[in-house]
Amino acid sequence: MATLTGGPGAQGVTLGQYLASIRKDRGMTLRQVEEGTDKEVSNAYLSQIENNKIQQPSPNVLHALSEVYAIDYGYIMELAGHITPAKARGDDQRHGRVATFADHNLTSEEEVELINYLEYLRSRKHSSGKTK
Amino acid sequence: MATLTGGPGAQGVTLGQYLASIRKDRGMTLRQVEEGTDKEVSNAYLSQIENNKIQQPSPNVLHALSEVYAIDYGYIMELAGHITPAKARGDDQRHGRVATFADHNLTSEEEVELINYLEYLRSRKHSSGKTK
DNA sequence: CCCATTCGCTTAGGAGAACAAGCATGCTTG
DNA sequence: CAAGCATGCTTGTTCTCCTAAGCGAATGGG
Repeated sequence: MATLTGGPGAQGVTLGQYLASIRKDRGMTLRQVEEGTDKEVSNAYLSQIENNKIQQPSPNVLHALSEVYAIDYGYIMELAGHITPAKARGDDQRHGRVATFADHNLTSEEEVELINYLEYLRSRKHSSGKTK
Repeated sequence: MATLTGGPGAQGVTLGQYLASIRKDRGMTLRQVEEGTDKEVSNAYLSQIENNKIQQPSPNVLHALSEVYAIDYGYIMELAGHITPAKARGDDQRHGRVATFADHNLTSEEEVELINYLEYLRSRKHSSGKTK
């Protein structure tokens, strides 16, 4: 758990490497993951992803995998190159809005995903489409 | 503003119709939108989308458009068929977590997008992968 | 030993997104 | 009218995801 899940600073690890190691860590086979995602990700396709044959799996697929493995969605989005490596920033104009989500009665799971998505949003904003 | 932005209940409007009407409402040309998205969406491609030649523009593209037009991301994701038409539900186990996002100092824009994304998450959960 | 199953993996192919280039029309000016 | 430009749209092509089908190797039972 040290090296791989450590930090986003590790520039060397690929999406395939990461996902493969996670799957082995969870003790799952390709076909078990396929079942776990409710057929959203086929075993064959997962194999391609793990061996870096697929350059950018769709957010859909990554989302399904992140839920099966219970890993950070934003992180693998980053590994997949969908977003640029979120650097911590601090000079935007924010506002102190807090109570909004009181109405939403968040599940803990939803809470986690929202936080991940916020990370995703912010990295998008700050990199401003230089990806192409 | 009545018919189109009215409610998600309107089943007849297509993604193309909606986006086209919004663009005209904003008084923008195809190429202006192309510029506005920082070339993320070409004018030719936008034309195809507006004429329903493209069935499912990627979340990337939809996100870019939602920002240029300042419209609801979750709504056009829904129109595009990426998510199922979020029906209000109420028997999940939630918890009263509220304060989490106090640390995040949300921008109003971020707040809006998070809410949209929450909608997206919940519709995904409740439809449980019958999309395929 | 043979059969069945399961594993990871490869390959071929369909499908559809996305773009670049170009066309057709209409509107302004000279 | 002709030249020029902007706008919306069509066409041809490229690229890549993703699936279906299947292969060789490993394992286990009869």
